[in-house]
Amino acid sequence: METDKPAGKATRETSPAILLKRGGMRAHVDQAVRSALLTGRFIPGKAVTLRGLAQELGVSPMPVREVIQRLAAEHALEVLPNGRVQVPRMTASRFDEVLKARLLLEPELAAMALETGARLDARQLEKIDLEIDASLGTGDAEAYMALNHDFHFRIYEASRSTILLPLVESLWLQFAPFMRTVYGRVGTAHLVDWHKEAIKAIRGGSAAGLRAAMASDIREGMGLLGRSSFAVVEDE
Amino acid sequence: METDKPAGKATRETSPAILLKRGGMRAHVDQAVRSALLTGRFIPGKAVTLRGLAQELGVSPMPVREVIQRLAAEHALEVLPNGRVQVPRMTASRFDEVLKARLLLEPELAAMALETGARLDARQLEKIDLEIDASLGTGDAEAYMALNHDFHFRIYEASRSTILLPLVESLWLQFAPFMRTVYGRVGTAHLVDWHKEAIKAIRGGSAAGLRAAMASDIREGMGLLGRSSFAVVEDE
DNA sequence: TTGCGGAAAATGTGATCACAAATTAGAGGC
DNA sequence: GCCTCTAATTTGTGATCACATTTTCCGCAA
Repeated sequence: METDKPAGKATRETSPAILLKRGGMRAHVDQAVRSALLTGRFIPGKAVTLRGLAQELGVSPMPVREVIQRLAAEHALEVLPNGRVQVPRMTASRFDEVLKARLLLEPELAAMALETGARLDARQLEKIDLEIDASLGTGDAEAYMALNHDFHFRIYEASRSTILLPLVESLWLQFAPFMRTVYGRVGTAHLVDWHKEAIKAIRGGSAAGLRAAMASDIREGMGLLGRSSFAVVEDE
Repeated sequence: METDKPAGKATRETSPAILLKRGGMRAHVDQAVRSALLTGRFIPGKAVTLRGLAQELGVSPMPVREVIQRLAAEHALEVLPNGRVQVPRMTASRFDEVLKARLLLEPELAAMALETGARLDARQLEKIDLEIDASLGTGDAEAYMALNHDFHFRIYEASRSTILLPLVESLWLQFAPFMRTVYGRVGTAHLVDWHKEAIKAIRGGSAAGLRAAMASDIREGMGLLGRSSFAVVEDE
């Protein structure tokens, strides 16, 4: 016998605990699902049900519906013809295209950050990179996913971009769940730590160097982890 | 006294006319709003209200809510901190970034279409291009917007892309409303018709030529039309 | 004429409901 | 045991409701 919280009769119960600002529930759900996707807590093929997610997050199905539409528009979730929603599975052609798109956009975004952004804190990036090494040591996949995302987007967000950045965010939402499934299946030790090369380029103010480092990081990271097998079912 | 159609009491009225397949209403609304944005029927700064759109399209606010979230995720619509929704206004930096992103993605997408797509009908593209010339002659801006979109995406869709194509679609949704507002303010006659160059490259199977033609078309089209003025208010 | 209040209307948000379609479970027959 | 048909459950969809917030509108005073 838990709290038995039916969460509202028909009349609004006027802030059961807190809901603070406008669209608060939606923002909460959005952040929760995005985080889950980016850290690999949602596996490709996983069915996402409206009421399931709603109950899990303690909200009504309404904000969940809007968030699902939002993420489906970014192709982070897939709406099947039956209306069922699931995390998209990876395919070889999709993977190749994601790699191509990342190589086109992310080095450019990093270069923009270096040119326009004065708030690129190399010391902080170094700290994050150390934590990444630690997470690789302990084998904490979820922490690695989160930290790697953090490292890249600390740089990208410094670009103050409003067009390219959202495109790249969409890409990460699409490949992150798959990357998580192949983590551990292959060696995670890179030949060269391109993150450290990137930091060096940032310190030196070399846009070309940063471009190259990011491109190599993307190519090598996806080259090593990807391509192992795409028929990763992992149902439920 | 009109028809007095409250659109349902509390019980479902079981298909007042047609709703056919699953998510039919949502698909209808989505297509309607997308089309309106791409052809410039929605002006930057225009307020988009939930109940307004719903009544305009003859549906309940529900599918409209989902579509708005969907388009907001693609940055085709903008949700203000008050919750109000409007078509985003263009700014100089946004414009520059859109141009950069288009130049990065669209020539690549066109090249992919040429390499992988066997269904690139040059004759059909030529027909569309003729209609474009006609629309420029009569000054039908809405027709021009629709036809130009059609020309580009006939090519892009032949790539069978599932990653790059949605990114480009998002870009078009973002700049199309603005482009419409500056139509007619400047001369629409290009120095060179890059569409015809593109068709020639397609016929010759020249990926490099197609890349160059698309890049020139983008650069020149946005160079001419854009940059005129960004403080285009056009309220209501 | 120009501000300034305050009432009235409009708007987004979260919740619940009703229903159809689809999935799942189960019973019965081969 | 395996397949099949049916019943029960689950799920997405469209609609409506209640409410807080915001905006709009109108009258009144300076």
